Amino acid sequence: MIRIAIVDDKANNRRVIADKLSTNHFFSVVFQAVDGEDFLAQMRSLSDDDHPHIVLMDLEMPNIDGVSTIGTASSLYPAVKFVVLTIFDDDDKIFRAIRAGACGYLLKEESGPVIADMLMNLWESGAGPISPSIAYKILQMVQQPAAVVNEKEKQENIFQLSDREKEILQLLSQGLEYKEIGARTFISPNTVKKHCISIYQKLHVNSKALALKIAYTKGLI
Amino acid sequence: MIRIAIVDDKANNRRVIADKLSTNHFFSVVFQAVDGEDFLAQMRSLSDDDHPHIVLMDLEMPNIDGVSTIGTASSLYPAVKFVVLTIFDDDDKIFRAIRAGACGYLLKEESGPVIADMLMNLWESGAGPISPSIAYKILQMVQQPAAVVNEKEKQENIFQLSDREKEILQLLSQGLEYKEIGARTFISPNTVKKHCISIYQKLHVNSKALALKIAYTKGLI
DNA sequence: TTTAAAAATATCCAAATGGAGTATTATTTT
DNA sequence: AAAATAATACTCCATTTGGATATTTTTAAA
Repeated sequence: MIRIAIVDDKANNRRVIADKLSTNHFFSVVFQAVDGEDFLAQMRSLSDDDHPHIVLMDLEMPNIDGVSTIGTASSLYPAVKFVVLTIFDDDDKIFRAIRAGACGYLLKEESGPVIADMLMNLWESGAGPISPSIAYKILQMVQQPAAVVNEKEKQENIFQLSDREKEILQLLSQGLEYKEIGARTFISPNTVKKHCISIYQKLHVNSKALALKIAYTKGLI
Repeated sequence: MIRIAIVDDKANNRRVIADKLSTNHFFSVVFQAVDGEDFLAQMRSLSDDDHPHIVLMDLEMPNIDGVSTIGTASSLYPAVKFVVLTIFDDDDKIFRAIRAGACGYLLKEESGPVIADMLMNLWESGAGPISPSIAYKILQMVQQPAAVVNEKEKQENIFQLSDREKEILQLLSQGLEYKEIGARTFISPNTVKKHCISIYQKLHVNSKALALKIAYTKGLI
């Protein structure tokens, strides 16, 4: 039985997706979430054994958007497969979602059987499900280094960290304490601490260890 | 009528491909070539009007291989679409072919109708045909390769950490606190702390952040 | 130019961390 | 059998951290 979680702010969308999957009795929708914050909270409350195998995630959501959620969750829960399921197919969203850790990118226009089939394939062979038109766009990203390089710079901002916050995160990773970072950046330790807490909020974590985990696994430092 | 050219050194392969396309009467195989050199020669001998719209190209060929041929031909004949049609799906070949100018990458195992359908789609909408498993590999190329780098050093226990210490370090990287680690490993938080300090001593550091830095960069976790 | 956002500063508090000991019990190794 | 190593557990203590506010100053945008 393949455990699925659905994350979408529209109740109707969630129902439609669940219905599409219900035709195949190998799928079990273990939980649904209305946004990234809700999703991360539910994941935290579940033990590893109860985590979904595959998460279908919309991108446009309140509180925490899909890209940011995937960025955090794919670091925190590396065993879970994150598949974008959205109506958007613009290059920037695709690129950011993939860099954030999505293993697949499906368009909602795909038929139920096609989606079910692709998810089965993801489960069986590990091949990420990708809508054909998305696959071509990804190919173009690889083909046009210039365009990719431009996107690459944006990638650093999956989490929308400010320059100062990136600097602090970098110094944090060096094992420096607040006061040491303050001395190096010529700001008060109190300010350093404030920056750290802002960073944690943007990464959706609550400790230095988890922030560093995400920083390392997402290449932020 | 969509003009197709087939480039493959095996006569039997060429015939099989031509047969697969023959079911659809919109396709017309205008010429075949046994290798890159042959293909380029035939292209030179033809006027633009007689050039194929789509070229199906094998990669492993004598004289001039497929990647190199695509590189040259896609520059000389920018209007022509080059689609790799091969049995190989290793990352390097895919990457090189795309960078050379291939707009699609199909595996020979695809069925005739699927190939025909994808080529029709290329003709109609310009979307490059990509086999699903290839699409996933391309996606991975775009994704962060962070984890892949330090694989070999992973086995070596250069810091002489005990099994328990490695376990604790692993849990530390998950952002768990002493008491949480203690709960999971069924030992006292005090003992966890003792292990942590031992780990720090073996890694020659004095903080969680630095221990994690070493753990991540040396592939300990 | 007014507004809004980011950056910098600070204080209070509870909890977590790291350091340095001490000590008991298994398990290996010699 | 003796010695070394690993794992376990505890205490005391100073420091650090995360969280919640709050104020001021730059900086950037509407």
